[in-house]
Amino acid sequence: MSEIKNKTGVPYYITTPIYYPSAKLHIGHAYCTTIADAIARFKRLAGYDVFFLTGSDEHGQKIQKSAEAAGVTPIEYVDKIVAGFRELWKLLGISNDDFLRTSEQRHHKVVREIFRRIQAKGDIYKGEYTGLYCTPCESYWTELQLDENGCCPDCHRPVEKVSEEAYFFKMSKYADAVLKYIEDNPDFLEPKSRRNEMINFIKRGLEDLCISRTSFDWGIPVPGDEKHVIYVWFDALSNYLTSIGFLDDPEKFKKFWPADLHLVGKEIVRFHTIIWGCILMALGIELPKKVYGHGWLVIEGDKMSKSKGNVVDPILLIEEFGADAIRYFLLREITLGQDGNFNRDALITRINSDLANDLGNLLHRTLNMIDKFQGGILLESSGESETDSEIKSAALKTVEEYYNLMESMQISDAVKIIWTFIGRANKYIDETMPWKLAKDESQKQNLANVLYNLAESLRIVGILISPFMPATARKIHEQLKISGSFENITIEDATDFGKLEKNHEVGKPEALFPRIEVEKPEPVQKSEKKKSPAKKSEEETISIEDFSKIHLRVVKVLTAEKIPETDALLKLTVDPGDGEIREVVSGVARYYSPDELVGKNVILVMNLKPTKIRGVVSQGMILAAGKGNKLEVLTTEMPVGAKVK
RNA sequence: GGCGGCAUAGCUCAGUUGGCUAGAGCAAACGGUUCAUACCCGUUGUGUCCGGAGUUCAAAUCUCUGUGCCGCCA
Repeated sequence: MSEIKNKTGVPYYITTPIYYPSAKLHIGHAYCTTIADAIARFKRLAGYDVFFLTGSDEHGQKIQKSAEAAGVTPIEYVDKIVAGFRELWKLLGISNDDFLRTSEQRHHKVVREIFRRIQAKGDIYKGEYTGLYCTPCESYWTELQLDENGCCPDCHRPVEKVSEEAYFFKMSKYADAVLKYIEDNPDFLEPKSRRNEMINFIKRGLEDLCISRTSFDWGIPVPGDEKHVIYVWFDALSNYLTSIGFLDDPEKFKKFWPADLHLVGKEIVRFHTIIWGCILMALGIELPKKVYGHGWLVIEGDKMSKSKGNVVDPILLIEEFGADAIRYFLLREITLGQDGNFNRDALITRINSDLANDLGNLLHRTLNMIDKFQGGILLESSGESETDSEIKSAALKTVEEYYNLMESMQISDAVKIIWTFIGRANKYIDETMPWKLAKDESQKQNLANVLYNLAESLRIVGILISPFMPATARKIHEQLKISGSFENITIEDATDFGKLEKNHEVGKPEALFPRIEVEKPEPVQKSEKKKSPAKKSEEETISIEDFSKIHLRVVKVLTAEKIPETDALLKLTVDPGDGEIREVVSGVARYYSPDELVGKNVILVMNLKPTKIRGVVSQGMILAAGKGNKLEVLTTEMPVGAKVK
């Protein structure tokens, strides 16, 4: 087990990808940047001299077209969107040291210089790019990517073979070297699964890379041949060099390069290892120490995409739940390197149980007891019971394990271990029962010890969560009224139990996270008139996204029977066509006899939260139209399994 | 089509090199407690560890095979 060492002054350079400003950022971008931020903040806490870079990749045909369509210049177009990026990072509490835009002059200089150097070395040549081009989509496709009819996989229109003059980078020359590098440096590319993919990819041989275009001009011109624009690879990847002074600040560059970590999405691992690796080799510059390909967020089991309308806007989430809650969810719930589920229910569950109940309430009850039993004064502790020493050693062990997990990028495990300790602290209260101690004058010192240990535990928890939830960590610091500035805290402050000032007044408890009240599922079916929503609901509109949350499907009623001792309820079994026969309770018994429904194809709300009615778990709800004293179940001739939308 | 991965409790997932009655969180049920944001603490799982075959004293873990899902193949 590695010790917690002082890393003062050790440089640490971490980057996110630079995002493309053709649309607003979604929760997936926020996920990546949050991880990077958590790592950057942890490294600072551990004493490293951190440089954390993010930015925007602004050139290209797509932007140029969008700008034209909007009737503005490309730079005007991206200025606006990039302002939105910065706003999001500010709201999320991202602590980047620089924000690099590829449209900046400092970057143009670097890209052109890189091009010149590699060209001078003879690794760039002019040739002809030939590909299968879809004119409406303005995209090249490979044979393999085409649809079953040999057409564009996006718009399914025919593609044509097109050639244009272009510059090429002799990537093939570096294939062996890059392969050897990846094989010799197991830490360079993680997770392992991606590493294997890349090794396989290279083994099949690398083609030279087309690095210029003539079909648009929003980009960096090729030096000496201005009708060509440098294409994305040289333009975007080199941002990692620009920001740390590749050309204009050699000292800074020497300090921070090679980068310690390029954190990227799994879809761009190839560019960041193979292409970027070859470019750097051609330049004679060291490769980054690590490229980590994180997984994607899937929404209710579905990939996020515009066409599915399930894109999650992080700004709305932050406004609703707060940045720290979102950060916590992303870091805790999703294992780095794997795809993770993002859904509202899980988010709310996490907020309520982990943040409000476990952590928030622990701070609240602790401060409340200090206030109630000791007039808000944190008295000095003296002597210790077995339970006391247990919680102390638990705290110190947690710090050590946390440190090791963070250093090995096991972020969600690091978060979990903090919560194990929070659970221990809550249990400690039950074991020691301070409210009983408070009634017994002779237990005064023991009470003081317990409350001190709790406050101290919370101080340490505050330090450990600061990379994940900086605003919350600060609140804890403030509510405990810890002396000294929050900014100057280091991990070493967490390695001593007993640093909290004695005999000082703590603050009044204020809830860190309000509980989010969730509506209980309606126990009875639609037909059983609801009393609640008044006229207001008729005026409310919902978006198509809201509607798409409801999964409706055609199902066949297999059996139906009356539920004893009820007038309205039938128990149905239905077949949704996915092999999972479901039981559903429906309040239609006044209008239908069981036999009338059997064999009918009806419409079921598939993703209604299951609820127990009269001892039967109802997994969904069938749709019916009702007015006055009439009611009709909606039936259809469509086959079982058909989606209703 | 080629290569690779995954399939564990109602849900989301842990399970190191095969080895003690297969775990955690959430949900559910019951009990305790009252300092607290109706919170916290404790107890409770008849889980074909995807199906089948095999290796072994022993397999969720290794081999083969079937099924389903996923990733990479510019």
